[in-house]
Amino acid sequence: MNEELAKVYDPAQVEQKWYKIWEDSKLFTPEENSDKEPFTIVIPPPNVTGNLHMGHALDNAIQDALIRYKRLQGFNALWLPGTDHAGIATQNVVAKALRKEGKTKEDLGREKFLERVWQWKEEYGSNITKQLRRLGSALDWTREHFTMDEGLSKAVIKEFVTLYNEGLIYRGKRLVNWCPKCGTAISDIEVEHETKKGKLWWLKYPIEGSKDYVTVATTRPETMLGDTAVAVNPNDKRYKKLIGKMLVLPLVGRKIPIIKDEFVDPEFGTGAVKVTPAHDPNDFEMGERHELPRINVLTKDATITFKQFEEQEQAQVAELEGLDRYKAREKLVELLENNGFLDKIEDYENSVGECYRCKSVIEPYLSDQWYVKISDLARDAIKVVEEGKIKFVPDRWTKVYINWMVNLKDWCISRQLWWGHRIPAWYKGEEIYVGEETPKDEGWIQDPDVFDTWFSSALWPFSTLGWPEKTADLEKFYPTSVLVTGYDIITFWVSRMIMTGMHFMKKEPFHTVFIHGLVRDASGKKMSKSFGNVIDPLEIIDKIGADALRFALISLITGQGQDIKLTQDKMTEARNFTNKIWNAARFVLMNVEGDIELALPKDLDLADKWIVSRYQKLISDVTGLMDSYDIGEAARKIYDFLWGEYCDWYVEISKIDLYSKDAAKKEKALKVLLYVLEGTLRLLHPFMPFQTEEIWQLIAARVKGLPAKKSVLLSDWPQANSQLVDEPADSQMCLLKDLITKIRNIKAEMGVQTKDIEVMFVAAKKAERSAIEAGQAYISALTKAAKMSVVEKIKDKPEQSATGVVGDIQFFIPLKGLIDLDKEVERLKKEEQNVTQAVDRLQKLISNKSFVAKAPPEAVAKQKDQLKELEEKKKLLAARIKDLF
RNA sequence: GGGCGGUUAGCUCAGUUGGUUAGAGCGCCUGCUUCACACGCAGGAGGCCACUGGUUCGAGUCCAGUACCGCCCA
Repeated sequence: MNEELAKVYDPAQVEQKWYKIWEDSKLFTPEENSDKEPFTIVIPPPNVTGNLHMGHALDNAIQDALIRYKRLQGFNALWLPGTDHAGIATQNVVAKALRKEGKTKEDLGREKFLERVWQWKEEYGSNITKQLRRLGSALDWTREHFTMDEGLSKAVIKEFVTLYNEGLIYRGKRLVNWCPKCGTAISDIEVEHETKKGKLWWLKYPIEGSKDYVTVATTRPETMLGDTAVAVNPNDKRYKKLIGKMLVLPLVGRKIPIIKDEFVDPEFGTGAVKVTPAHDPNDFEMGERHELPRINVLTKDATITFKQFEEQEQAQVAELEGLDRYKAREKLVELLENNGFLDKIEDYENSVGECYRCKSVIEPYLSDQWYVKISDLARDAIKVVEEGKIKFVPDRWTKVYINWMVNLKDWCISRQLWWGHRIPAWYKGEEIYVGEETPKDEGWIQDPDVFDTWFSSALWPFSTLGWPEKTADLEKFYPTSVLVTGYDIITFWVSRMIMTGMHFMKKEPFHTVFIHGLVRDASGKKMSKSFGNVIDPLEIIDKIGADALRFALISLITGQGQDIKLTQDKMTEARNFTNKIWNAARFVLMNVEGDIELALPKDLDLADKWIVSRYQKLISDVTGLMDSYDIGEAARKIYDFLWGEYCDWYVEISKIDLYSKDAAKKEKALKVLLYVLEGTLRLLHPFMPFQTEEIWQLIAARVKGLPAKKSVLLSDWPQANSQLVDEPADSQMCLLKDLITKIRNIKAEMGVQTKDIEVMFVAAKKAERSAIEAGQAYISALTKAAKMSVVEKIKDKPEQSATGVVGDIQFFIPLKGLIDLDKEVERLKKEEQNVTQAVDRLQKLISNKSFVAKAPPEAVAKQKDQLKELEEKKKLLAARIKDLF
């Protein structure tokens, strides 16, 4: 031992140390003048107010793995970082801070408030980027962007003005999804629909000049104040006679007509529905068709207002003015009941729209908003995916995307917020001016609203590269390569980037969209603060290191992109793996003495050839899996190789040579250990950047032939060498491993504690005998066998012995005085039973004529070989049982 | 109502184009402080692959349907 390395891996120092070195040396900045093919990923920009959660950790672990993989493969890799100004979220955070000081944003005024937001951003905006560094993300911080940066702001203005001039943007008075709590309109997809238990109120509307009435059922009785009609289906016989008659709106006294409209479902309620064009999207459309007035009875805070009422209409309901919508509902129902207008109340389930940010119930609200005309943009965005220029991985998301795009409605992009990009539209009386510059002449007032944050992040893949300027970066790195994100924002973000990318750049923003699942807790629930089931990635990093966290997450990724259930067990497993790797490296490094070169030696023994061959297989497997984005399987493959083959078998076998007196053997074994370890570290680096860097540097410091590089990231991705693939070595080792396992199994089952046993092999085939002979040393080292012999046939079978059969090889372990023969017979019988079952199954299969006729010849041959082998085994077992009786 | 996904060991999940006796980790049982690692080593038990049909020489895998769970859209 020449060096003291800690027995247990401690990620804390290693990780902090390396990230600083990487960042300080601008390791993640792509080469300036390079012929290398670029590979680009833009980060889905986290909210500037945000904190790293497990979703980020997964998303970024994947991106980092891809970037580092491509970088090692020799691409000029760029992973571009940045944050999103997150209009509503950020404004709310700052407003909340103000409230603590007893102030509102209105107290400060727009300008002062925005100053406060910027201040806040300066102070806390780097939280999330610091956290991304803790993960080890190979982000090029010299190219960091923020959606409110000058350049990106110019891009958004350009976007709006261009689309406006092309006639793809318009302003209109419509019902929008209004969040009374956030105080802004939101787009259709920002509304979450939730089925809720509610009530259905049946209200009686008197017919003018009659004692009769029409009963309507509604889930929102308070909106009756704004009713301007009652509608029935034209085919509904019950109401045919009433069409055209007038009703008197209860309490209010307003005269409203009974109209006919196909939209009305005769099955719902009584078949007659109240029509409130100002407060329901369907009623709005009906109002358009029948030219009904729109009477708005709610303010922006969702309190009752009578500003559109005639004076006499208010009399009986005046007490509702200024009440919150739900208080008003109670009060109004009470009033209706007291005046005999309430028929009944039923339980009812209906779908309620909620704000995706604050979960308040959305109010359809009549207001002036800006819209993007979607149809043309969507058409191109669908085409590029249908043509395969953009591929979703896994493929099933293609359908989801297209289906959504086909049904897309115009996009409301104005938000009644202060924090965001101010809409470059000015008004003078009825005149509207839209332009990149403020109008020169007097009297113009700018639209107070800002853009939907997604309207700016839609440009992210090219605005961050300099658009609308024609920059070198834009030239070099656009289109980007892959976009990595969760399926929850395909609609919010991915689709919009594709639309703007096709429209402004005339080229798809990325060729692949890699969609992963969401991170859930151990019981499959979404992690959320209100549930209290959030696992903080930073706490985990503190405990087990970023490498272990990343490996846990990545090894849980499946080819189908299922949601990930993150359990404590899985993280412990990954932590244990980091320790296993550390100790394997520690073992190898402890044996390094003097000058040793990193090179594969010439004279390899069986086990050497085997592990080298397995390593080649690993390289091609992992490379193939990475290329098909099956990175979870790639990670699992490396785990299995490193633990299950390298550590469990090769390291143990290598000890024979390492601890021998033969200096040449010693050096040979050490070189193979180093060769395979060093290469595997490079394969593992995309998943565990810190630890692989640490160990790789430790190796580089101790051996010759590793080019001195600042980082393992600057080395090369291993190339599989088909010359080193050794099938015979593989199958011989396979046999030896089986024999060793069987011997260990027998020892354990017979409770043999003896250190030194003797094993006598009987193998009829020459190839098998020579394999055993070649592996004698391995067998005796790994089974603690002191004496071994190999013969073709045996004359005197040792009586007091345990027997094993592997394939058609039989072996005896003489255990004079240690063996309970009854127990041994029982053990052999059990095994014979198992073999008999398999033999029966195979005999049936092979005697099946259609199998032999129709199955491919190699499948038939394989089964036949197997049957032969098992029959032989069965024979040997039966004979031995007979012997012992 | 339309669409998508899931159902495999006690638990959490793999299982690529159909082809040995279906795998891993954890947990469980047995043995081991052996000179890389007890965050470890060796061995073991444990499965009608949700159900019902179909295609096929052959189905965990392909097709149809059913049930339950979850998600998205209306």
